[in-house]
Amino acid sequence: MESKYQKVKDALKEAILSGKYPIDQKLPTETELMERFNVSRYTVRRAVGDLETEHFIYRIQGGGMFVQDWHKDWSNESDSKMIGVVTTHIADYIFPQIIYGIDQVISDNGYSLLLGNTHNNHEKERKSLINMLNTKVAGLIIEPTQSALPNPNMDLYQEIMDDQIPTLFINANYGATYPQLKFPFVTTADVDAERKLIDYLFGLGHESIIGVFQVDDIQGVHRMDGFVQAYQQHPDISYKSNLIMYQSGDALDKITHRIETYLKDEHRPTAIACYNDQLAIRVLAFVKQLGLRVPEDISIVGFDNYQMSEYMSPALTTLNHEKEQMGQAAGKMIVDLLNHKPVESITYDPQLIVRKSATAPQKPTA
Amino acid sequence: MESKYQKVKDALKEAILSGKYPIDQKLPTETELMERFNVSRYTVRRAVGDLETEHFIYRIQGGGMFVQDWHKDWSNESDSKMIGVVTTHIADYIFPQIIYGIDQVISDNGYSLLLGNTHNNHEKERKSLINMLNTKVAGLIIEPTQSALPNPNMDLYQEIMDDQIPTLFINANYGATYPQLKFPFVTTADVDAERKLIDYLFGLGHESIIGVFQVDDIQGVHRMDGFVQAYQQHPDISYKSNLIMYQSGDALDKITHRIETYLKDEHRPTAIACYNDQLAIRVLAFVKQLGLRVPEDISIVGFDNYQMSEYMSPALTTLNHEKEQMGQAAGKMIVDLLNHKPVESITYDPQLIVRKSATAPQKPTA
DNA sequence: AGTATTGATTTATGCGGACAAATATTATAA
DNA sequence: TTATAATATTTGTCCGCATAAATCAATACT
Repeated sequence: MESKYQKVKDALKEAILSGKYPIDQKLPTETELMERFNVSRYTVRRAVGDLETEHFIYRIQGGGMFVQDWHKDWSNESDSKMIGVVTTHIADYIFPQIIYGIDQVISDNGYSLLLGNTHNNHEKERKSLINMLNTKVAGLIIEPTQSALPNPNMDLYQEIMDDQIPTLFINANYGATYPQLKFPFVTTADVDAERKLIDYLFGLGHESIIGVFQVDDIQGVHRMDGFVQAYQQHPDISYKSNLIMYQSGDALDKITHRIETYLKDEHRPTAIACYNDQLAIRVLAFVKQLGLRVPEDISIVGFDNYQMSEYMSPALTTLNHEKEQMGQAAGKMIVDLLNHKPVESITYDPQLIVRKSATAPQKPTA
Repeated sequence: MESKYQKVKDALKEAILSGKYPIDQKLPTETELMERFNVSRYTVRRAVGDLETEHFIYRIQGGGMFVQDWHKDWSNESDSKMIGVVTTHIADYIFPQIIYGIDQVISDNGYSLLLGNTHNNHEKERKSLINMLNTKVAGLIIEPTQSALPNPNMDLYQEIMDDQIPTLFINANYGATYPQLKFPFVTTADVDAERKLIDYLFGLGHESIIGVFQVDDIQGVHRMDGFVQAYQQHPDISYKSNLIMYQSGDALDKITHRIETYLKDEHRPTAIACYNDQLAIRVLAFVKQLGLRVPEDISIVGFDNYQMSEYMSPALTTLNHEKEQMGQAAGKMIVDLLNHKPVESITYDPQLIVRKSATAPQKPTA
């Protein structure tokens, strides 16, 4: 005698396989199935529970039961409990904290973290992505490499899309650049924040500011855009702006040399706005070495609120970047994606953190 | 809130994985489990049902429940190209750079990096290790958690040993504490280095020094030993030493409060030797806040040469820690182990890095 | 000594009910 | 018309209970 739950299970499986319920189609509710098969709720749940572990259906609490894409060969890869994280720099700067945030959430959900490092280099990014695809990760979190430049690995991204691997981007919305990639993202409102920061400097009385931005990252471009926008709203002083653009491969002394040139000018700039705190800390050390006092002689501001920034002398005025929180959000998002829950992209608004590295300029720059 | 059946399931899985129930061993009956976990029959059955589908146990009607040979699963053919790295903190301090160094080497050899974070917590270490074993890593690099305390996860280490998974330790030689674990290691000569550092302070004229060390890590204990040894070689002034011990969970203000007490003394200490640069940076900020000048009023030294230490004011005098190089060495070592090449443990000798945070004391401390 | 029977134990299947948590829908207010 | 709040729906977790089927161990019988 075949058991009741077996009968229910077989009937449902048959209906799915025959195409009566197409993929992503909503199945009857548990109550309906109870009546249709004249069994208890336990029996229904036992049947659909089995079907779920066999990947024929997926269930959403409060939502319903749906047909899974059983065409795919889940059998050999579905037990992958790894989330691939591809970043430009795993060791430097803010990314360890983002990774930490991701790890917190996904490890609670039984996943672990497979790391890939691109050194902001497209070739290594390619290697990493191929590796991730080969190890059949359950999901991917990617910080795109040199996101302001055309990406030669688009074929791989397309493949990720085709394979329907749950994926999201950090620090960049690739969907804006490549419309075919409709991945959700977690990012910061870089343009607005930088504009707010420069406005703050204007408010202190600064008029001539050096902006130093890394322009092969989309983040850097955005921050530069914010810098430019702030000046555009003050056409009377916009001629006093100074812009230094660099790329990730450039040596630091190239940048400092250009800064030095600006500072030698008679009407020298009174403030420097840096791409991020990492750069700001180095620029700070450089201008102190030139004999300038910060902030009396020159103000310096950064971006990201790096953990060590408050311990600098003077403590850095900067914009907050919710690194850990951002990582947690990304972790939660990828887990939701894996559970077929709807997700929404998040944009964080950096807040101004006023410390000691920026004050009103001592002498009018007239 | 984790569900009850999850708790039961995890507890049983843990017991099986840890070897408490050997293969083909009979598990407690459902009734026993109901009493032991104080849950209903449904909950027990839900838990063991899951474990059965995950092939951890098999059940015989009327007979009982038994442990499945989960061992076989991974030992047969593991062409896994993943190296598991278990660290105490992935985001903080020096570890990102060590991870970076490891990644450099192993990614060149076609391996990728599976990360585990223990938060210096034995329970999380256990979770991480089990996870690593389940995902069939090809090799393991472990920084032991609270390495100065007895480790309750010794059964898992034993299992790693039994399964002959290529493994090495970072920052600790567990073989010294647990003779049965003959894993190679990469570490630093903490005792000698700290003694050298304190001797350097003696040479500057300091006699009364505060040593602040984290004592649940073996590294911290070693550094404290070096501090003590330095004083032992100068019996005439050894009564002027001041020792503060703390554990990883302690709040910073507890430590700073004790430092403040010492500094209020009439013959107050003229130098502070900190467990690491991370602590030194915070202590530096604290004593400056007290109105003391560094190094004029008090000298401060750290350990590890954290990347930001040179940008402090004053720049930190410290001991070098070849983080990236150490990571590379660990990476090379694990690759060698995987290729059945002989390896030798490495001990790095930290070099003194003299910067600005330590000078001769202003007034004789007589 | 070997075998059949019996009863206790243990897992398998099944029912009904209760409440929680997430989602969907509808009604309401701005 | 658009948000917001309240309500209903739907799946998730948990309990107690009952019966069936398989196994095990002790006993009685040949």
